[in-house]
Formats: sequence, structure tokens, C-alpha cells
Amino acid sequence: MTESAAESLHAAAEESATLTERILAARDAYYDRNQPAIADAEYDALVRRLEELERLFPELQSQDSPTQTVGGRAETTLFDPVQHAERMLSLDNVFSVPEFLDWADKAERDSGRSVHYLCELKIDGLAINLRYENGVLVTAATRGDGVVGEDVTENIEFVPGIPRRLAGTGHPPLMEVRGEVFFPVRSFAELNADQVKAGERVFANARNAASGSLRQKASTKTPAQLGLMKARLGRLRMLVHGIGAWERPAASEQSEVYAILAGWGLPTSEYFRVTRSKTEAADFIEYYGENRARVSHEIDGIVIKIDELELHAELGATNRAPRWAIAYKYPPEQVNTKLRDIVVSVGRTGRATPFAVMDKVRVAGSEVRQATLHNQDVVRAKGILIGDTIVLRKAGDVIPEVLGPVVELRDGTEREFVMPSNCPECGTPLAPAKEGDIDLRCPNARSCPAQVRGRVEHIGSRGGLDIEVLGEVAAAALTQPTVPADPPLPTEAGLFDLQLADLLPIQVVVRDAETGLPKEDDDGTARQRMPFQRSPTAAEKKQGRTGPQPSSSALKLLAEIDKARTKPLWRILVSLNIRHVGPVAARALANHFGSLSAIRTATREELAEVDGVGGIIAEAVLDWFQVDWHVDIVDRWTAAGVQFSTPGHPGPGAAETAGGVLSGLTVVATGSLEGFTREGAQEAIIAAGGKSASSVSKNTDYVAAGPGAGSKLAKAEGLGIRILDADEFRLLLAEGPRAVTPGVIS
DNA sequence: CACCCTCGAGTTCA
DNA sequence: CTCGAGGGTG
Repeated sequence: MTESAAESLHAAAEESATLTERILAARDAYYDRNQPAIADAEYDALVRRLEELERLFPELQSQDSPTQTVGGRAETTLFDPVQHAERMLSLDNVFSVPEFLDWADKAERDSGRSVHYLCELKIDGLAINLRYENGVLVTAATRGDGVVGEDVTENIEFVPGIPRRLAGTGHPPLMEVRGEVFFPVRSFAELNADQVKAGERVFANARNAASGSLRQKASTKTPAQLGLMKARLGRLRMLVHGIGAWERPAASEQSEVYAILAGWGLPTSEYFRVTRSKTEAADFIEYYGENRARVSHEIDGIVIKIDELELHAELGATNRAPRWAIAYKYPPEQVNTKLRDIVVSVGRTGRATPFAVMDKVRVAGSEVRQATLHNQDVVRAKGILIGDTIVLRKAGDVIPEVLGPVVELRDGTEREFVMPSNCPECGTPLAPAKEGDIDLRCPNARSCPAQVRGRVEHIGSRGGLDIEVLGEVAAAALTQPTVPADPPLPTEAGLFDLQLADLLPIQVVVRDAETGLPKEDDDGTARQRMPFQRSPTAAEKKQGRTGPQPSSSALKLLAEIDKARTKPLWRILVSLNIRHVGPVAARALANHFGSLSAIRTATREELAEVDGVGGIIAEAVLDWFQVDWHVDIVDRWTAAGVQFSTPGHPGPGAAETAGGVLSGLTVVATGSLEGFTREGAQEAIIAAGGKSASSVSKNTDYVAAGPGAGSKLAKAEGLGIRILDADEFRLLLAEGPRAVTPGVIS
């Protein structure tokens, strides 16, 4: 994080703390005294501002934020209120190491001596206060507003590891123990498996699930539900992280208190460390920032406490938080946002895919507005409604994934998503491709704009004919421009007939990069752009060329299309968009048959002989040629000079090209290998007679890994596969496996 | 019948 | 880069 980002985060944190206080005070006044202290409109404005801040800075979202609770204390009507003997404070937050060091400096200055720091993990769970009297558990209560919480004693008894009676001796007459109740990662997964089995909804988020589990009322349950409820509570765990009221603890350090509590049978965390210096504490922060996944429960930060109890009393507390402890908050991996709509898009294969449109939110380092929902069953299984507050994360730190709704925050205005019955682009009724398929498809493959656009884009893509310029934008411009009315490419059949004169008049709507909505001119009409022409330069005008000139991308596009006519057969095959025929199957077919005509005249059995091709792919190939407009594509491309054969290929069934130093070996290339492009590395493997695979398995012989390699490298290490750097990879390609010494991990 | 693999789709970054 | 779906192979 840059320093200025940390600063604005800090400013936002302070503003959000102030807002939280004002909102809670207003709520108190409204619900408890039945006298609104501020106007409704003002209250709403405060909440909206807080929501906005939390969206901008997800770090600020916390379990006790007023945006995370439905107005007032509706829950306390179900549970008896319990007054904590000593107020449960929250902690002040820092978001960067320099900020933490500043806090530590000040604490050391105020203490007038060097101190020890007790570093512990900040568990993402539900804060609980256990009250023991003479060693016997009397009440367990949630945090509530810090002064009064909810009595969950009945439920806590089913949570394993919490002693009803303390072990050992010397228990104080009154003692409050503070801790966190949570689902360990493992238990949470098991819980959701149980939920699915019981036909209940899946929980999106472990913290909400913990909170919900503890707030169940046994008295409202049927015997069967009661069993489920006890099973749920049985998966919860608690760890102790502090004390409240306690008459003269016989200890001088916080860490010693933990030892005493552990001696009495209370569960304390195994992850903690006492350090002598603030820099060691910063190391602890950084270590767990990188190793969050290694901990058995979710953490949202680190808590650092001054270990000396004497100083706790000296430093005291503000009215919100103690001065002797601070929470370092990690950027969250999960955030909440608002689900504005669920929209359906149609891809090149006609598959209709619903995706979530959300309020833009920052998660795991990038801004996210959309996330795929796969199909209508997934939408139903996740239980999300349009208008819900939803939990979002990045799967594998890259792909945004909607986990589920925060049911508690519904206000009744949410509505269910209904899968449209017609294609959103061309209006054709959607239907499953075959009986029992979940996916719905638009059957109008030939002229559905979304499908034509998708296919043309696919032709231009790197796995296809690799035509520069022909990406998403150009594909849309060629297949559905606003002018001319008849697009240059009603289907891909005319791709190789494109002339400059076809490109020049093309006009497209200018869209906002963020929203995807057309931009409007001052007069309210949609703004247009002509991507394939430019105005003449002064020099050109002098030469009498006063008309519009082709833009460089127009010339580039035509040159690239021209080059594509003679690209390898497998690329042409991929460009035909035959179901199940991607780069791998296309290569296998091209190698075996050598020409499209040989493929076309082959029988099902002959096709299925090819390595990597079975009955289904063979069928898909044969079916493809049964469609008139598909054949029309081949005919027109042929007429335009596209080469549908591999020059010099001996013909169908000829011995597969064997030999080469990598013959019989499978190699996976990952990360950025110096001197190779991603494609280039794969080509080089194949050229050397090896097999280039896309994922690592136990069949993999070598993994060539450069900087930036991720999960594949990790998996290879786990399987004990020989890993090569770029130089070793080059050596392998040139001289074969003997050149690289086996078993040496570089 | 297990695996193992490819396909297809979505997404955001530099 | 990851996931789910579904095909291919031993």
C-alpha cells in the first residue's frame, strides 16, 4: 500500500468511527427512548455515508458496524439481555506497518520505558463474554453494544472446549473471560456439506454462520431441527483472548494471564508470540499476512497488546478502545456489496450465462463490478435475490465469486431472479441443447448477434488465427455497426473477403469503459465513432487526397487477415468453431489427416482413431458439416484463398510424426519464461516431439517455470516433479532429458 | 469406474 | 488463472 493510500484509509477509519458512534447513538435514542434524536433523513444520510466508506475501504467493514445489523436491537427480543460486568471495548485499527510503529512509539513514550508486545491472531468470528463465578460458568453473552449483550448460555454449552467448571484451584469470585467463537475452516466446509444434505441453505461466510448458529433458539425447533442445531453448535470453537472484570489477577503480564486461563482448562490460541521490540511485532504481522491460509481459522488481522498489565492501568482507554492494544487489519479477502441486478449474457456457443452486477467494490487488490453466476441453478443454490447485500471474494485471488446473501440485511424489497425465456440479444426462445441440460442456449447460432460476435472474436484470438486488431471491439464493429445497416460480416463466412471499402464507413457507438452504457453527446444522442478511418493530414490534402483516410488499424487488420490465409491447418480448424474442437483436438486432427477434405470425408470410426478424439468429438465434427451455412463458410474461405491443408502432409493415417528429443515426454510451461512467449514455449515443446499439457498431474515429466508461476509450480513441487528454469528448459529442448540432471530442484 | 485432461467462460491487471 | 462440466483413457 502506498503511504497516501494508507493515509486516506486512516482518515476514512476515523470518519467511520465517528459515523458509527453517531448512528448507534441515534438508534439508541430511537429504539430505547422512543425519541428520535435526529431526523430520519439525516440518519439515512449517515448510514449511506458509512456504507459508501465501507465500500471504498472494505477493511472498515466489521461485525459490529451498524451497516451489518438490522436497525435497533431486534435480536434482543429473542434473547435475554445481559449486562457485562466490565464494558467490552473494541480496538483501534491500523492498516500499515508505519502506522503500527507510530502507535508503538507513542505507547512506549507514554509508558516511559521499553515494553513487551504480545502478538496474536485476530480471529474473524463472534466476540463472546464468559462470566465465571467461583470457577463456575454463569452466563455467556454476545458483545451486543459493548455494555449489554445477548444471553446465549444455553447454546454455548454445546460448543466443545468451553469448561462449565474451571479446572484447578484459586478461582476468583468473579471473572469475565473474553474470546471469539468461530468455525474453523475445516468445520465450516463440513457444516455446509451438512446443510446441503439437509436441503438447507449454504452459508456464504463463516463469521455470519457462527453468529447465526449461536443465535438459534432451541425452543422454536422441532426435535429433528434440534439435532441439526446441536450438530452446528458442535462444530464451533472458541478461543480466549482477554479478560474483563477480575479481582486482582495473580499475574503481571497478559501472556501470564493466558497461561493461568489455559491451566484452568480454558482454550487459548496456539498462535501467539511475545516480542521485545516493535520491529519483531511487525515481522509477526508480515508473516501472517503472507501465511493467512496456513491458520486453521479465518483471520482478519493481528492484535498487538502491551504485555505488562501494570501499563494497561496506566495507559487506560478512550471511551471506545484501550490505549494498550491495537488491531492491525489485513485487507479483507471477502467483502460485502450490493447486488443491483442479474443480467444474462450470451457467449459464442449460445450459452446463456447469468452474471451479477454489483456496486463496484475493492476486493483482494482490484475493483470488481461483475461476477459470473454460471447458470440459473447456481443462482438458486446460492439463494441470492436481486437487491441483496452479498458476500464477494476472489477465488484463487483472481476470479470474483459471489458466495451468498447476507440474509439478515434484507428489507423485503429484494426480488427473485427469473431466467429469461428468450435470448437477450436476438429474442429467440432459449432451450437446453439436450434433454436434462441445465444450461440454456440460444439456438439461433447463425445470426444471433452475440454468437456471431463471439465466433469472430474467437477466430481472431490467440488460440485461433491470432489476428491482431481483431479482438472484442473490432469483432463487434464488424458484426453489428450502427452504420451501415447491413454489417460487413453477417456471419464469419465473409471474413476473408473484407475490403477497405467495407471498413471505412463503419460507425460504432462509444461506450463507457466502466458501465458499458453508450455515451451520450450534449444533444442526448449516442456518440458515434468511426474506428477504421481518420481525417487526412495536411500533406495528404495538398496531394489532393481530401477524403477520409484508412486508419492504421484498418490497414493492420487487412494485412493480418491476409496473413491468416496460410496459417497452420489446426488454427483454421479452431476458427470453424466446431464444438469440442479447441487447439488440442484441432492439432491432433490436423496432424492425422493433413487436410480439411480428408477430415470431412472420414467416417466416425476413422475420426475416433485419432489420439484425443473419441466418439463424441467425432460426432461433433461430422454434425458440423451437415449444416448448410457451415459448409458455406468453408466454401467462401476456400474461394478467398484460405489454405485448408498442410503442405507436404503425406495424407490421412500417415505415421504420426515421432522422434525428437522430447518424444514421449509431457512438459508444462508456466510463469514468464525468459526468451519465450507463452505460446512460443508450447510450440517449442511440440516441435521437440513432446506433449505440452496445460495442467500439472502425475503424468507430467517436467515443469518449466519462470517468475510469476503460481499454483502449477506449487503442485509440481508437491508431486516431486523436476522443475526447470528458462535456461534448463532451453537445454532440455535442445538436447533432451539427459542434458538436465534429474531431481535437482532449481 | 477412476482418474486425468480439455473446453469454455468470465475477469482484471499490466 | 480458476472453476465446472463433461469427454477420453487405462
